[in-house]
Amino acid sequence: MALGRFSDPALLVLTSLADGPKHGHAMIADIAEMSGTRLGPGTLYGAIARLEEQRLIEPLPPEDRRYPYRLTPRGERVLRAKLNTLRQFTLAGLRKLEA
Amino acid sequence: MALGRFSDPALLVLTSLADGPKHGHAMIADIAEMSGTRLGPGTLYGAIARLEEQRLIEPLPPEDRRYPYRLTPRGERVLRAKLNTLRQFTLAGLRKLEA
DNA sequence: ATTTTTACTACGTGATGCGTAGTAGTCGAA
DNA sequence: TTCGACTACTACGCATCACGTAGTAAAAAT
Repeated sequence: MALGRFSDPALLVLTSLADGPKHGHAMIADIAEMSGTRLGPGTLYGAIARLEEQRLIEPLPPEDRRYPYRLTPRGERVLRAKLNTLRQFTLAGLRKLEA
Repeated sequence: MALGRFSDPALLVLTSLADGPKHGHAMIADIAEMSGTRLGPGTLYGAIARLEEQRLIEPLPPEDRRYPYRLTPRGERVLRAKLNTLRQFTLAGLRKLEA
C-alpha cells in the first residue's frame, strides 16, 4: 500500500500535530486557523484512525474526555519528507506557470 | 462541491499542463519525471474527465490518436492559487517541525 | 509478419471524503 | 434546577475517487 495514498485530511492532521500533541477537537480548530479548511468529525476521526493504523501518530493517555495524539518518530519523518516534496513540487509548478 | 476535493492526481495533471498542452500519455511521462508518481490509466483519464467537466482544462483538436488538453484561464487561476496556498502551507508546516 | 510501443477505453473494487445524527459530559445563566 | 450552549467524540452511510487490470487499436520497429 505504501504511502502513495496521502490525501488532504491526513496531511492536515499530521501537520497540525507537528508542533505538539493535540486532541481531535483541538485539531479541528488548529487546522481551520492554519488552512481555512474546517473538517467535519467524520473526516477528521476517519483520518486519525487511518494514521494510527499506519503508526504515523499514536494516542496519549486520555484526559477528561479528550484523546490526545502525537506524531510517532516515523510520522515525523514521513511528514517532513512529504512537506519537502510538496514544497519543491509547488515551486516547480509555479515556475512552470511563469513561462 | 466547490474545489475542496482537490486530490493528488488532479493537481498533478494541472501542474503538468502548466507549461503547455499535452496529451494523456505525455502527461504520464511528465508527471513521473516531475514527481516520481507514475499514474495508471484509470487514475489519469479519470482525473482528466473530471477536470474537463469542471472547465479547468479543455481539449484541443486531436492529432493522430492523441487528445491534447490545455489549461483554461480558469484552470490556470485555480492552479496558481492552489500552488500558492500549498507552498505557504508547506512552509508553515516545516516551521512547526523546527520547534 | 510479428512484436513492441503508443495512446487510450472500459470496468470494478475498495478506500476515503464528508455530511448528518446521536451521545454524553460540563458549564453558565434563568 | 433545568435549560441551553459548548465540548469532544462515535456511528453510520452515500458518493466520489484512486488505482489496478484488461482490452482495443494503430503505428513503429525488428
